[in-house]
Amino acid sequence: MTEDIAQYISRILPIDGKNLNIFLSKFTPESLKKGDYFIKEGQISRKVGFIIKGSMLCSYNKNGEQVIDEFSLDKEFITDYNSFLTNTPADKDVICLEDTELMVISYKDLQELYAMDSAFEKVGRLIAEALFMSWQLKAKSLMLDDAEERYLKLITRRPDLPQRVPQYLIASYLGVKPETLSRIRKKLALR
Amino acid sequence: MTEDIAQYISRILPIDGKNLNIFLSKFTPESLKKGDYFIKEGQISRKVGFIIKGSMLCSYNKNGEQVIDEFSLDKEFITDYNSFLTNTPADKDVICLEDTELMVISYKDLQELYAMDSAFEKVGRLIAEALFMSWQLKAKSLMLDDAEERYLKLITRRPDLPQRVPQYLIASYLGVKPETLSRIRKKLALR
DNA sequence: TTTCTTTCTTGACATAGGTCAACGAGATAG
DNA sequence: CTATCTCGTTGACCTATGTCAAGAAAGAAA
Repeated sequence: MTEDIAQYISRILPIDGKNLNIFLSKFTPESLKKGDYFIKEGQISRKVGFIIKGSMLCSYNKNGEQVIDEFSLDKEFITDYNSFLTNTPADKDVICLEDTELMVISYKDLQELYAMDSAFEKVGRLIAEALFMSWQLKAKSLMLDDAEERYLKLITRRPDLPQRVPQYLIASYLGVKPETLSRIRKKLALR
Repeated sequence: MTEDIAQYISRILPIDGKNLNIFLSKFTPESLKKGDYFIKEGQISRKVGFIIKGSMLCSYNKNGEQVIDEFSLDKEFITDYNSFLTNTPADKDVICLEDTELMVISYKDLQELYAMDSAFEKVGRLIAEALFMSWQLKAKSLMLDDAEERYLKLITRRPDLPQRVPQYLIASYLGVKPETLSRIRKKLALR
């Protein structure tokens, strides 16, 4: 279990033997059930999760309507990083779509690591840079792509998503109504 | 001139006396005319600019149509940070809207600073975190706000923008046609 | 000034997507 | 097995925005 994380972390971040062990020792396991909240809008997010197995969604609340911001599946980090960084209330919910096993590190522990060794500071920078790039890409897609293109990109990026989440949530992610996604899919199937 | 930057930088970033001087010594002045490119799509961006005076726009090319991503005015940093970080071709143009004076730091110099002192590494992390948050906010607005709300937010955030850039560029930023922005403004004026 | 060019506004119409309602297929409960 | 519920699909209609075209306004050039 922890071995999985170690392999994955060392592959995506420049942390080696000793520091990797220190890093991993700060994570504690957590188990959540389908429908449980990992983060609730209005509460301050003081932790970052790494999903071992399971899935979650991030969503905004727009006058009572749930607007999906992102899906997070196995082997992905998850938090409201904005709330986490600024110690301000989260502006979104993070909810389990399936029963989910994850490893969690606290804000306090992460800041202590930053102060402990500049190698961790660098890790923090690389994480922030990666997040920046993924959000930049998301904004670009929202600006340039229509719902059909965004649908095709989503199922390319996450081919197993349609098997794991209902279609109306995917429609919400795409910014269209379920009826519209149904019509997009029909149109694509005819080709 | 350099005094301006020093004041501004020390206010927004945790760099003090000696490090601040080292940091500023890496910047070189650059002058651009209205219409000049600071970054051209397809070329690798190896520099970050800080606008002393003037304005620029970042835009994507969508089948020949210019789609405005952001306006950058005085006292703001400007680059294709994605291209800069990953050493890959820029996916957008950065063009001067007015004659512009700026200070520029190269990729090489910035990386050398990161390696020189963990204080700079921390600055790099804080910059990346700030960029992440601003892009996250942008994506959120694209998901939740309609063109009218985005227009109101834009002119609140940059009250002088309508005096400095033509309306059809603002429409492009909002993701609507100039005719639609004209109608939005008419509707708002009637209230 | 006068002319020329660019930008903005307005109207008529077309189109994509939203809304509402009905239905059908699967899943779940009794 | 039947009843119920949720989800996805489909059709009819409506609304917001795009498209096209004309003209007005504002700036730039002569």
